[in-house]
Amino acid sequence: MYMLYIHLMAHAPHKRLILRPISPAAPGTLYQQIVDGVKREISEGRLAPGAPLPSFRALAEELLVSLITVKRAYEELEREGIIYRKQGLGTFVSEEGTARSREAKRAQAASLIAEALREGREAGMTEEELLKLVHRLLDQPATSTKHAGRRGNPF
Amino acid sequence: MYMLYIHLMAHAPHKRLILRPISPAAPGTLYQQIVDGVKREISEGRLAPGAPLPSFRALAEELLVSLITVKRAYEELEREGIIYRKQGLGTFVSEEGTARSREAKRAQAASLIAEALREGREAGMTEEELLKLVHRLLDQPATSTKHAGRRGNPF
DNA sequence: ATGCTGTGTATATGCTATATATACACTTAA
DNA sequence: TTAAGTGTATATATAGCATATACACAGCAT
Repeated sequence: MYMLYIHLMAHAPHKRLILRPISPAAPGTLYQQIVDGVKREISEGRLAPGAPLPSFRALAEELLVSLITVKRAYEELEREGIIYRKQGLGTFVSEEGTARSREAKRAQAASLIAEALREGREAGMTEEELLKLVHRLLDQPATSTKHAGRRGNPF
Repeated sequence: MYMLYIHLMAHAPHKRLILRPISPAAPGTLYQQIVDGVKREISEGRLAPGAPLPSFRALAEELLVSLITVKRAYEELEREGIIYRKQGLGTFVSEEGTARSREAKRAQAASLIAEALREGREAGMTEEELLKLVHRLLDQPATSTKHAGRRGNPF
């Protein structure tokens, strides 16, 4: 399968990557990383409602994972009403996809901040210290201390 | 084993719980929940350096998990230099345990905030909206929208 | 010393989610 | 009709989580 991918790439070598590369070592499962990546593309408008998503095989080849892993990710996105699948045709961004994807991210942001504040308080940080931390991270978004998440199957 | 536990409790029914109850349904693995719980007790000063932690069996009975799960949690805490174990004697908070536990929580708070800001931005939120969200959650810490985490083994 | 009772330790086993390869079914257009 | 694209379904391997059971060490009462 990978050989086929390489062959195809030789014919279209400069196509823009649809999603950032994923890795078993990165936080979160592979399919979860795909879910997050697609949500990012949709939330930021690079995939508009009605637009076709990459096919299972195309995305699997690009991300070097199996077709099934992509399928699983798309199933999750369909469950959230962000995309819909049509057998024989493809997968597309649903009409409310952009709104739902952004809302999901807003909710997650709130959830993460709530947990962060709880952790900070348990560490003995004052309200002022917590706000200072937020401001510091707001100014330097590049220092991406990627959160490790919980629950591990990091093979 | 659980029968024994119930029997013992009948003799000492009002002993304060060492840790809050944990659950397979809660976010994070059981052993991770124990790690977090112990870190909270240490960070907030209820377990001072040198103080003995509950024994494997005592904690296992209280939390209704197996001895091995507690062992695993304590191993993780020892790896972080927060506690140390002495065979035949027990497990104790290390001298630098409080500082390390708090530092771990501060680091996690920073990591979570960084991820939250990233998510919020991807959702299209402005800097002002993000700050407003932080302030709202700072005022209402009770509305604990517990973050679901990543990676799943929720049996 | 001896044995009892507490502590932590080690080995082997069942379960579940993740990720996979392979084969199948549907849609469109040549 | 057939070819080439799409999504779908089944069976399998792996690794982490959680467990029961049996073992080894420390302190203390006898």
